[in-house]
Amino acid sequence: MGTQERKEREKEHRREEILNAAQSVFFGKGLQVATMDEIAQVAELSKGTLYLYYKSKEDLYLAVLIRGMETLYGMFVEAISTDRPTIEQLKSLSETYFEFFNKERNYFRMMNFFLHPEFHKQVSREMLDACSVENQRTWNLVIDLLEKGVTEGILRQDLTSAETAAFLWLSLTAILVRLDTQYEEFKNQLNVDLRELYRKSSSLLLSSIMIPEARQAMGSPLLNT
Amino acid sequence: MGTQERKEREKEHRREEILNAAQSVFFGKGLQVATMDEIAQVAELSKGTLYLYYKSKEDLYLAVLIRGMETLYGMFVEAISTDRPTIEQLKSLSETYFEFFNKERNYFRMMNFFLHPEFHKQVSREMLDACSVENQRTWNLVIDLLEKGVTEGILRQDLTSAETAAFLWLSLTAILVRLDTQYEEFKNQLNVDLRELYRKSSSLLLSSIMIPEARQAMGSPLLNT
DNA sequence: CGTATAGAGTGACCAATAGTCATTTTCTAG
DNA sequence: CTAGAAAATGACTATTGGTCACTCTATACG
Repeated sequence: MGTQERKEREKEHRREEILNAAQSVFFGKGLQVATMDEIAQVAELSKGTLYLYYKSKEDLYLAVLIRGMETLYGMFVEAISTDRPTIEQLKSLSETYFEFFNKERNYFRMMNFFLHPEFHKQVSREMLDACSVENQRTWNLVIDLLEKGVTEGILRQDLTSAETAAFLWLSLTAILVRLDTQYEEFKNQLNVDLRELYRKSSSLLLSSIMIPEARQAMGSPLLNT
Repeated sequence: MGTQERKEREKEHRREEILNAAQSVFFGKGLQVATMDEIAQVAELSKGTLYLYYKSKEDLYLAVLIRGMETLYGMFVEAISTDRPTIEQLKSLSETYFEFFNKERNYFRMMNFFLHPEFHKQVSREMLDACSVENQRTWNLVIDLLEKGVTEGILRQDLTSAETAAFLWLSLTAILVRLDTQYEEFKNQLNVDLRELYRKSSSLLLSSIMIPEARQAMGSPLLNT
């Protein structure tokens, strides 16, 4: 009889429901302010039950975070699943990241919040590994695309593809983080519009890794010698 | 009689002592794990007394952080107080930031940790303002230097000086943050040495904002067309 | 159908800790 | 020396992550 399988499915379903509840609470309040009692209340379960499915509050947080990483990965795959030129695909990735930032702000925040190792203490090995795998997948997408550009001879090789990917990704992420948290401060105190800066920096970064011919061909308004 | 003044001094001294105690505890454990009881114990005072001098744990944290910002500002002033060319001064700033990262790692961490707005809730207006002033001072140092470069005609003007400062600062900080927390991951999973990446990215960034002539004059190994 | 058993679910409870405040101690002016 | 102000105290409260002994439910089996 399929009792075993049905129970398995029900258990998985319960796990999902808890995750949904956790997500709504974490989105609203962040890791710090959210309480397990509230998540339990939203999930219509007792607090003890949450701990039957997830080892800690941080584990739950990471489980939600992995959803976010899957979302971003999906958007990236979508963005480059065209046969446009590599440079256009790179631009598209940058734009897609900005779109992710806007549409999935909560996921974006979680991703950057959990970089702080102070919060890794209560996280299970398995969850961290799952996170790492998901992370790797997205990095590879970017690195492979850059590698393609190198092979096609349109990208410089001052840095390795992995280095370039890291540099691009970290720089753009840093701008978005401040855009999220300090837009007003940058605007008022430094007269810098971080939205503009993201756009300009993208162009600048992409131009700076292209060979001069390709750069001229696309007529970037920045860095055109 | 100078009783009043002496009391004033003693009070200030007490404030300093509490700050020293807080610093040693925060350095060792971070904001989350540190407890006010422990800080009180190190300061050889009761917990209640701490609250006579600082409004909250977060306020104390920010007070320590301001010390860190003063340290960085001092190092920056030192770094550019030469009559070497502007480009050399900019390189020196980048190197000094790396040095700050290495020598004052705890301050560096605090600076980046406290960007998360989740932790601003318990902070007093005064402390945030003091922080903002200190921050502004350092930004201006960088912006003014870039402005000098523009005036001298050795820097491009694709971005305003403030935009360039933001872009440089955010990019380099982002690399250092990962160097601090994910050096091994980047090394093993992406084969990227973040120490190297900082160095290379500095060159790349500086080269990319210079006019071609100046770039050739300094013979950067990167981006030399 | 009735019952024994596994395992899912519960919530009172514990420990830790930020912050408070009534009380005690210390200092100083007169 | 003393009265009153200022400083310091630490027991107390409220909050919350996590635990565990117990209850409830549903399935397998006689």
